[in-house]
Amino acid sequence: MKEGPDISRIAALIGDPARANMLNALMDKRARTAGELAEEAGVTKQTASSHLSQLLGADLLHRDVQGRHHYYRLAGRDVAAALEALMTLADVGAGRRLRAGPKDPAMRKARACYDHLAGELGVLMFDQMMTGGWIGTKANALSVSTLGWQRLKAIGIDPEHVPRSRRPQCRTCLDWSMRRYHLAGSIGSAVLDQIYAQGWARRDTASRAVLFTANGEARFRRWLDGAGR
Amino acid sequence: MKEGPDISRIAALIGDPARANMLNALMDKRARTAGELAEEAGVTKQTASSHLSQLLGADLLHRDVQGRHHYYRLAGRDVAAALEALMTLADVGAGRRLRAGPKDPAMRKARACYDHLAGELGVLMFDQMMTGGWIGTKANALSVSTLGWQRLKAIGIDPEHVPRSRRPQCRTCLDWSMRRYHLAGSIGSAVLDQIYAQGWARRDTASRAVLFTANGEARFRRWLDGAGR
DNA sequence: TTCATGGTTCGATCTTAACCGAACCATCAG
DNA sequence: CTGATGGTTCGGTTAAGATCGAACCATGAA
Repeated sequence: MKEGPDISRIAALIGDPARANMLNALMDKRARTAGELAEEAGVTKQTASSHLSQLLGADLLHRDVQGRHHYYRLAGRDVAAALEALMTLADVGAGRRLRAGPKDPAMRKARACYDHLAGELGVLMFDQMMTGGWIGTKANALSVSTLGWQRLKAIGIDPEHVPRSRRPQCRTCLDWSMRRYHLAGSIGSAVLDQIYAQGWARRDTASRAVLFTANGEARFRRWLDGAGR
Repeated sequence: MKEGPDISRIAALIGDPARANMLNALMDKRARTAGELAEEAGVTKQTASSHLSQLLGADLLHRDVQGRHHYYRLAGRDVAAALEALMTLADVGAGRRLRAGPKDPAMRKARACYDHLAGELGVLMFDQMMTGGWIGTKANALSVSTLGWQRLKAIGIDPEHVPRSRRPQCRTCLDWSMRRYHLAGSIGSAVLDQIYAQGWARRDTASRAVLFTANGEARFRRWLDGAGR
């Protein structure tokens, strides 16, 4: 009845199952057409169109029009962060009720959290980087150490390639399935890019799951252990 | 249409204006009776009761029954974090629409973000601590430096008094009004406690605003500058 | 015990908004 | 041009849930 931004407006938007499914599908940062999202949500084109225009109006989505295709994607990291925070809550609640649904083990093992790696392997990576001293505070921000850059260069991540925006290089992000932190920020994003580029894993076409190959996972773990080249 | 926790359930809960107002009112970590929350939300007792039982059932709230009073409070930090993330989104959207409502300047200057300080002064504090080297990474976690402890002791925060739980000592939290980071974690919580204890500020009885006295703010800023005791 | 107060439960009303059929608009291929 | 495809707009229907009056239950005071 007083101050603060109007939470309920956007929460209500996310609160509809159809829209929530659409947003969830977009959590991998890729863009989808209206038709794809309609199928994702299990509704007709008309209904989907209505939902999408609402999400667009609330700045939760961006739209790119290419020819007769309309591509929708999340408006930004903030949106992904809010969705992830909600998932954390939903997962706890569901834990008691639906017996910790092992619905999609692949998702819990590794998935894209917008632009960086989450799940068991995401948390593992963050822990290793911390204990291994890849990350430290230089001056006034959590950033990559000399050792860290050395290790990152081994998979092709260069200081020059990391965009010099106001975005922090390293950030932590709370993982809904693990309830522990994993690495976000521009470095987190670059690492996920390289995981794909190195062929260690590929995107699932349908979900946010990051599908590591057996060999890829082994090489990823070796990289984290600092062994080998 | 696939995996992941059911976001929409809890988002829908937060999506009702009455419930959102209740949750917002509880963001200062204090508990309120059902009646107080009913007034806060602008609904009758009956309606409030219905809302509260829903929030309770979804584990967003805890209830303490004392005599004939039922005290409700946020279930935990995760809930506060999710609400804060939603506020960030809502504030951006509202920025264009409602011309950055200076509704409550006191809230933007300083407020309690669950258990720690947010707003302009919260962000200022975090920046000062970072640039001043109060905070650094020791071993595997962002923590307080020797200098930092020295400064914290000056206002009565001792390593022994900070609970040794699994909760990180230092965490960052995205500020919805500033869109920058401020200090959370057990240290952030302890500092806010001391801000009250030192008499630098007092809680607003009605909102989350942290009301600094003129003198209190001056002393707080001096403390951050590291000047004098 | 009786009364007052704080909360919850029940039932009925009423508003909101999700949904789809149908029509319409734009792009692209022939 | 015609036909096909991808999206949006419009209208009417329908289902969900927020709301409150009234009754009910529990605690505490007299």
